Amino acid sequence: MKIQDTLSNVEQEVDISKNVKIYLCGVTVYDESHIGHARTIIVFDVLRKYLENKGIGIELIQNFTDVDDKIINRAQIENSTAEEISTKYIENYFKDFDGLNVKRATNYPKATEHIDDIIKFIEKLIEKGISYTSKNGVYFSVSKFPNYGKLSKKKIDELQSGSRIGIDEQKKDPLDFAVWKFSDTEPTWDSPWGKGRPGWHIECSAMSVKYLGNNFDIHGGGRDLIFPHHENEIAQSESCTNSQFAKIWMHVGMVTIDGEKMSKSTGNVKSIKHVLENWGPNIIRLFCLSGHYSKPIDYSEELLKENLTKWRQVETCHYELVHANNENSEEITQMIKKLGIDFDNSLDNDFNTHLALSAFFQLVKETNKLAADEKLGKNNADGIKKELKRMQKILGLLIPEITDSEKEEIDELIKNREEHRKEKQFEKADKIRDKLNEMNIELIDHKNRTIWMKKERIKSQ
RNA sequence: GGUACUCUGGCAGAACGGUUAUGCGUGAGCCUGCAAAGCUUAUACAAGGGGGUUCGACUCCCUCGGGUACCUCCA
Repeated sequence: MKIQDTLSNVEQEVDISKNVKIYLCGVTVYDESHIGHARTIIVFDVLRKYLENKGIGIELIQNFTDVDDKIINRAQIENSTAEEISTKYIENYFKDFDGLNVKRATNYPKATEHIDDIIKFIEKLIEKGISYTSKNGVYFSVSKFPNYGKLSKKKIDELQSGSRIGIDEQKKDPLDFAVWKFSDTEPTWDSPWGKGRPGWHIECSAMSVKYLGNNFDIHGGGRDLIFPHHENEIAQSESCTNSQFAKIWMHVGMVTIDGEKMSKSTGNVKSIKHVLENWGPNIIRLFCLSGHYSKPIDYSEELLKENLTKWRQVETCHYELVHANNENSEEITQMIKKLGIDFDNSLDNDFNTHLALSAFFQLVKETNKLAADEKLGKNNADGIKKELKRMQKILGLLIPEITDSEKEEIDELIKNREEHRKEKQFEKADKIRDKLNEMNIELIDHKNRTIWMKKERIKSQ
């Protein structure tokens, strides 16, 4: 599998000979997560599920930034504590992402639970003369890291001239960034240099190295983190460990609204909660995977609606397979195999989920076509089902479950309807159909039998 | 201003030098008691503009232009 690496700007082979170690920058927990977070995390969710499907072990570490000025500000506004705020939004996070059918990461380390590791990390940097203490905190000396700017392709001198940062006179260089900030406002921790809290970038360096080692496979996050966050992480980590940090940097494009980046400051945020309520997890996942991960995607009702149409086809396919009982038609194993390979190849080639979805939908369409032609036999169906399920599992698409008692009730109603139809009492028959519709059960009349499917309830429809 | 990415049909979106995918939408027809689902078929002589390189370019190079992101916290 090859992934386009932001640092080297070429596709790099992912080493799958042993466990693949991935560090994903998670969220700062001071507010609700939005659809932009969802995209990044869904992309990595599918990545790990794909590798797992190949039988490859995954270690996925995703942090929670739970100490930050924004959290503290929020706590002040809400007359609460930083801890309460972060706890609340971590709970919120899991609610959202469980709802999106995202598999839990191996571990979700929190900055506040790794203060010791962070302090040790900073100590090493100071020992090496790369960090220094000043009046307001401990800073990382950018000039001591010769390759600074290699990820974001920025030149140090250009950065300096364009620097608009409020300059702390105590800093040796305006580009230097804080690894430890002195402070008396809670939350604070004691450190060898004074009371305070860690800077933003240091936690990811400390925690990724702790959990995944000096040199791990993939480091991911949104494109907007390239600078300064990931640039600084590289500087800190490589200075500290003297070895290459992540092998591959994989960055996910932004979700835009009307072509503009979604962000708190613009106020055009779509919360996951909101979108989930209206569209459900499957459609959101299809939407998030509909373009190449590295490019931006524009959020719009039309696109979600398009994915709803597609989702209905998947549901139809699912139930056609469940109810298949025609004569088995000619060899379709070749087709299944080919599409399975297409699917995998697409993902192997810089994780092209769009092409993988094409293969998936082709299988769906072929199946629906066979079914409509009364050519879908049980053996056929079993073969397709197996492959389709595999793809669905990787993509994280879930067909809602249905209980046995529901099934019985449906079968009974369909039987009644059939009798009415035979006697040409169509009004009565249609009433039953309406009733089933209300239960979100849709009927598909084949030539000599009727099958049913349970449709996911989509509020926006 | 710098850097990166991007510019393909009504919309979405691929192919990374050599049959103009694919999906949605739309039109027509078929199937059906009616629906739904499904099927068939039709839908750009496209590639931001202009130059090259090449037997041949959406794909490589140059140039001009548009867009977005980052350069401050941000997935």
